[in-house]
Amino acid sequence: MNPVEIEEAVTGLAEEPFDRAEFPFQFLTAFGNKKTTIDRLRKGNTNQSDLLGGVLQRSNIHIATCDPGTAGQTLTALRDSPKTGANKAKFILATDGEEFQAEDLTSGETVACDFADFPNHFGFFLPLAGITTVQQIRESSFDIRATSRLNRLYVTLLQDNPEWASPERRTDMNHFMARLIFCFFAEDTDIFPVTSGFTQTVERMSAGGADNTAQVISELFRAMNTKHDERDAAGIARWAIGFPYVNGNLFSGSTYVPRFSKIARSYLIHIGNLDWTKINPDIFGSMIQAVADDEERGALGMHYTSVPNILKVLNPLFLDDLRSHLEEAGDNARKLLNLRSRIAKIRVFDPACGSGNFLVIAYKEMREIEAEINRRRGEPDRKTDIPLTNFRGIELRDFPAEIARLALIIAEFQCDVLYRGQKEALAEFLPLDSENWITCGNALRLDWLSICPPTGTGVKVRGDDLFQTPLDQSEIDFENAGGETYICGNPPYKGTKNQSQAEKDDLRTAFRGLVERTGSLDYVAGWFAKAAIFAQKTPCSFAFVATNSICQGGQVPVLWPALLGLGLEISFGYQSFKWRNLASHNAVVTVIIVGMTTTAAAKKRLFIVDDSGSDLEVLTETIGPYLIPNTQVVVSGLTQPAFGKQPMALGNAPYDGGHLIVEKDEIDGLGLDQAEREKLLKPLVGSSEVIKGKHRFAIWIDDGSRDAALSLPAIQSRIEKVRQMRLSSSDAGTRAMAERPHQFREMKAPRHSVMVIPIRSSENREYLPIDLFNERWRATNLTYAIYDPETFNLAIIASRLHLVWIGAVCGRMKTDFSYSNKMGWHTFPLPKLTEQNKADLTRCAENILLAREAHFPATIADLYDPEAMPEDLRRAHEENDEVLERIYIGRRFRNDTERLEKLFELYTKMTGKKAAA
DNA sequence: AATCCGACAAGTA
DNA sequence: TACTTGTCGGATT
Repeated sequence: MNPVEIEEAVTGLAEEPFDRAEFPFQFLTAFGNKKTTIDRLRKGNTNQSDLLGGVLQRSNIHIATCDPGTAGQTLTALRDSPKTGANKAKFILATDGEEFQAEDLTSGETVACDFADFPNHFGFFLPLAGITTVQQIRESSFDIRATSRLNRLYVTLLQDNPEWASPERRTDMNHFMARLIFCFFAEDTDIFPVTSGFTQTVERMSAGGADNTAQVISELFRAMNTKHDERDAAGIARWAIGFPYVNGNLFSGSTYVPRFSKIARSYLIHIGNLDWTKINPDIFGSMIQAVADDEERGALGMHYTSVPNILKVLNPLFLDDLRSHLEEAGDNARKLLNLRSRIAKIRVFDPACGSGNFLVIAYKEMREIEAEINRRRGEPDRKTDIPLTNFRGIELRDFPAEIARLALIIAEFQCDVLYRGQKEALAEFLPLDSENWITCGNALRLDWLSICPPTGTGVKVRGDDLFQTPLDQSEIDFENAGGETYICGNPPYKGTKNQSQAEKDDLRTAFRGLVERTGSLDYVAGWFAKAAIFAQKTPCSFAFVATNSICQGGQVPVLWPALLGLGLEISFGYQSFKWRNLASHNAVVTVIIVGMTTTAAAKKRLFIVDDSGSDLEVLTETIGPYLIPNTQVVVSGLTQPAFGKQPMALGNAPYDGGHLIVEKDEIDGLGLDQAEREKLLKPLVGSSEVIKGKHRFAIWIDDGSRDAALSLPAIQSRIEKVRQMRLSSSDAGTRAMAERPHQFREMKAPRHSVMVIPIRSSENREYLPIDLFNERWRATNLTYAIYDPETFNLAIIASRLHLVWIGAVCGRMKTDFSYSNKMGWHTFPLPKLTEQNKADLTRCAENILLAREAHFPATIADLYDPEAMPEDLRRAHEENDEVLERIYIGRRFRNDTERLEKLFELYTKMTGKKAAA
């Protein structure tokens, strides 16, 4: 269950009459327990409670219902019950149907309220539903409740007004919802005069069962779009006269209001009765945006970006700098004044703004700094100098774009209340500015210069024909002549195969004149291109959250030389960390943050997030595209090995639908005699064979033995299946292979031995898994292979040095290693080896193999488990590293940073490459 | 959660 | 342009 569903269930429970015996089970059901779990608790099998009327779910909660007036003492009894501790209950809860008391035993927090109000605290209990990771959700109970109810209203309205569900009318629907949300907020914050509550007016005027809710709302909207001195002429109804003139585009445009059924009307009133002063515009926005998205609705209330993560972008981008200037200014009035006028000219631009949370948080943080300035200058009531119009965004989807604008308006009001007081906030709030700073459109197609024009020039600059399709300039000028521009955001990530044709075209367009071959780039790279090109016209800094794949492997040589070639520098970066947004089926993406600028400071800031979530900061001269300190080199893949190494090739790809591969227990079923087995079946090694010691066989038919093999029925039928499978492929290359269905795509075989390394392996192991096989073995495309290798190669691949290199230049989604011959092996910097070096390394390699053998039949997975690596094997590796590292620098390296620096230095020198930029 | 495996893009001839 | 090879990341278990 998602938080919104839980909220609905809990609210439903509080509205029902209190049933003393049933309540504990109803409560647990509301938090997503399955019926079988409840049944077992009810029967007493798993109910560990020692209290009368008590229900104790192990590792979760101890609940007791009680006689009226005894909730307090029952809670004490629950706390004192030995069973509570013995069964590791996280919560205790006592209620008599009037009073509701609970305690979080982990944190000691308590809840005590009227029974009817306990749904207000449902966030307190979310750990019961397994939702513990995200602190913010607990702190935003209001936002979830509001989202839940608005969702119900939205869905009901679409049912009542099916024609509004069409794409053309969705805009009207979304605009209507934004207006409603504004009204709810306005009536609770006294933006609407106390005498004219919105909800109350709708309720009163549409009472009596007449179906006129839509007309009432429509008339109220009309009033809010009509200036006071024009209202008589417009014939605004008397009961709507008391509403203020709001407009600011919010109440203009299409004025349609959907039909309201009785149910929809009651939902509306229900929503209006929430306390909307509690809204968090940053969190609420990202939650509510799922309402208008049919695909995302299942993840309602789960999709949002946490504030700490947003600050990872905004702080190093510019907020830290503002704060340090504030500190430096102290109480110096002139310095404070300068800082204030600087802040007033800063513009923040999020070209993938969603519901505006980056903009809202940037705004709130800047207001906080400004408020401190005003406090120190003795002007606490001063009107803000930060114009909302300096916060601009682009958003593709209509509803979030609508919400983003609303969220900024609400944030401005809340900041005014917080820093200046309710009265001052109200005095200047209405009417809203009519300017629209959120553009709804495709950020990779729009000309950013028109949405965020260059500063300080006073001249309108057209997009450069080379890079951009010229568009009309925005009519709204920024109030920031000479000010700074910061671009930020969390644009969408999409790997090549996830992109639609239109998105591929977007990328090509965004990179026009910069990169020709954009086929391998992630969609998010387009935002870097647009920002970098934008920076050619006006000095700026930008920082985006992005999938870590743009800073790893094959995308690096495509993307980064182009960006760095435009005179930009990486001013700060966050190395890979996990970004949980709880949306998209609980996917956890691994992301990086890269900040670039035209005018970099001397020291660059590199952040490393460790498992505990705290960020380690390293100051360094330069940060390169791999987000490694002091390394600007970009490693391009090589088809042929450099540094005199033997080539490494991809294993044989079956493209067989499973029919050319024979499991051990299938061999007998083939009905082959011993000679045929010898001739046609070869042991096959893929990644699980290397790592886990699995045994499989390949049907391996050289052209010479084709006819003989086809005469065997079992083989013949398998080959026919391969042919069918290949023919039905959507890929031309695969279909072509149907011509020779008896073979793998490649038919590479060793003459005397083959060294095999799996493509993918867990990051946990301290050494890369690599093994040696005799001439009978065939490697699959889940591995890379060196055919007929000299043994010392094993010593190199199994070294710490090599692992560190692979981790830096290869890598992929998640944080696991991904081996690559072109990127990782062919490029690996190796000093020229003497015969003595080779002999020493060969001995090391043999010692590693012997140490493994000593533990037969333990697999590589067993042997290299970092917790349980045998001592002799570890020693063999230590010795190997010792010997190899002496060849590089005459001693052991001190740490991985030193290893990488040396490797990149050798790479740079030996390839004759210059550091980029 | 780890491995499997085909599609697709880029490289090569 | 046709053929070859390596990488991506969803599907699968």
